Amino acid sequence: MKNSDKLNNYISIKYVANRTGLSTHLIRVWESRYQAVSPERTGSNRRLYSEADVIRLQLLKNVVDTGHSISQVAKLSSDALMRLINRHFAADHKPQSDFQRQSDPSYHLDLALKAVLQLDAEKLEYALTQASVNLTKLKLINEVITPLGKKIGEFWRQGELKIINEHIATPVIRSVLWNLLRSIDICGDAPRIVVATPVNHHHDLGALAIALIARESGWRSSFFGSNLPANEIAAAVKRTNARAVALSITFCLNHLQLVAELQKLRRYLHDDIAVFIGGQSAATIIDSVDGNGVQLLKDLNSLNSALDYLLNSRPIGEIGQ
Amino acid sequence: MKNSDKLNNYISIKYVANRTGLSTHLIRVWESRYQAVSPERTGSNRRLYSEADVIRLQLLKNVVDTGHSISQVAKLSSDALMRLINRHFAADHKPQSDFQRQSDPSYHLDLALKAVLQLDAEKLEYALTQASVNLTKLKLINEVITPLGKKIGEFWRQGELKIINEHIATPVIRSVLWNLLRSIDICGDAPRIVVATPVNHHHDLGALAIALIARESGWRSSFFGSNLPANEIAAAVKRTNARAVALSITFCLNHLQLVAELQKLRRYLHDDIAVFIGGQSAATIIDSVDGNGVQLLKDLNSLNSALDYLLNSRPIGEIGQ
DNA sequence: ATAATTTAAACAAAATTTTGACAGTGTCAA
DNA sequence: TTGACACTGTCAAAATTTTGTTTAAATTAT
Repeated sequence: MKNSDKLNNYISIKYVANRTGLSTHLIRVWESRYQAVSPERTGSNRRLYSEADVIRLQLLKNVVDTGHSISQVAKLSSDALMRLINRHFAADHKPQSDFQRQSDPSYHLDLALKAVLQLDAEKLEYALTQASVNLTKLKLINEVITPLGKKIGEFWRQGELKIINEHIATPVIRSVLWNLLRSIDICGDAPRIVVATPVNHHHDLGALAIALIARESGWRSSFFGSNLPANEIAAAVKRTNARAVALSITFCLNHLQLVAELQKLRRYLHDDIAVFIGGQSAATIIDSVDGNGVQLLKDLNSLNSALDYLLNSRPIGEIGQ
Repeated sequence: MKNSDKLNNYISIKYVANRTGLSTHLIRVWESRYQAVSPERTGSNRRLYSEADVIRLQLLKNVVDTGHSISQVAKLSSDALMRLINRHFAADHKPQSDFQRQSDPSYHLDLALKAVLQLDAEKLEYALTQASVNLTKLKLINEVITPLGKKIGEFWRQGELKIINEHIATPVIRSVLWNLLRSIDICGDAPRIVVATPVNHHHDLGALAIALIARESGWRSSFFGSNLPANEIAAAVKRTNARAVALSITFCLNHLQLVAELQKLRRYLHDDIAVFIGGQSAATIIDSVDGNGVQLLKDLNSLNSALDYLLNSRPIGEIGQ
């Protein structure tokens, strides 16, 4: 190990400056004046740093930024530097504020529908934003956004609307939902849920709604958009250390493929990771995957309780891992 | 697959240069000076590169781009190079208020890439929002968002990234662009442009960028999302009384269908309505529709001037004044 | 014949080194 | 309060090395 350590010194001063945010001048001065680091040299006298040097300089910069003088801390061990930083940074909490006012969802729906008929994205955004301020998120989704989609579909079938009406609405709804999602603060140790739509399913609004509600009930939801193959979903779960997966299925052209995909996903995942499916067409395929440990979300309310149940049914010891 | 006979070890230096973005000269110099790669030779002494060589050179380019010096890293194993890249992007920057860096697009790109590698949507949003505050919209798109997409593609081809990395990025980028779009005020009599992607083209980020730039140069852009048939586009133009259409074409599976679609669109529309196409693959089909009154947008800058020209070339009476 | 590739050398730009100086701090004693 | 002095980050100059590009001439491919 000692020999290979020596081989690890191949980092130029430029890169160190890049990584640490210190100037090359300052790095040299810290070395010559305070022996902050002791890089090797090439045959032509260029400095060669190790990754450990980079980390040490980052630590030193952070310590100096908190007010210590370089001459006092330059020779401290890396452990001591870390203790100094930890002592300095006290966790501060953000106050949460939640205004909820009652109003009539159908009023907002009416405004939104009018805007869609007029192809007026700005007006639609205004209507939905107003709705999101005055309604709970569940009511916004269940009594404004979902009915809006249904109405658009109805009118389209009746020949009164064109596809463009739906197309003007989709990005606006997506934006409103996304901004709501962003606005919810979650604590650092919240359990994570991966949200997406399966491969060949391109409508992501339902998934976005699920992500929103999940985050509102205290989960850290990672939204991966639409059209994600089972192996990628599994990879996402592993990479993010998620405890659950929720997939939105708005309509399904190929039942067999979808069922196979869900079974594949189930196989890839560890048993104690929950898999939920929701959306309009989820009920039509649940029977084929029921036994495989895939749970149906009848509606968004049930997502809430399902997630709560998932948390509380765990033995306490398992939560850390 | 014409080149399938060249699959094993038969890639010319020119092709390698194309793939890696390095010049042929530099590739040779990296070989002769630092033994970065050791390609086979033909009987007549031409270099023959393998796919592994290409990937290695791409890795080296990426490592050098992060600030390492070629002489020090050229002889590292591919695994070590990958570790270097991972280490670079996994390294956590402490929040630093460095005003010089904030006007540098590559700084923001770096932060954004790190976030994508870590699957951290919040961090990515933070990075892009910071970038959008500190850069012009053109710079944001041309020097942060577009390169970000390219880098993700590169890393994906090298096996360093999965599809989920792209999927975590897309909604965030979409949200940032959309919020920028919303934030631009336009006067009431601004001319209108319809922006979308043609049928079977599902990537809407390019279109969103076009809508953003168009609105910034004083047009009221109506964004209709992706996958819109020609007749619907024409309907949108008529309903919104638009003066121009811009379509984004990021990559094209079926050239014939797309060309037919564009010709159809041109037929549906009145002659004095301009039709623009932009995006990576727009150039590959422009020759087929050039004569039909479809204009190529070489880049987003040219959108600006094309729109200006469109306004000023009109008879004075027709302009909002 | 024209275009590409190869080698080798030369060139120009960028990076790194050392040395030394400078300006803005803060500290301390007179 | 003042002046001396150490501490700290920055800058400049000049020598050297590294690095990417260019040039030139010969060879090979198309």
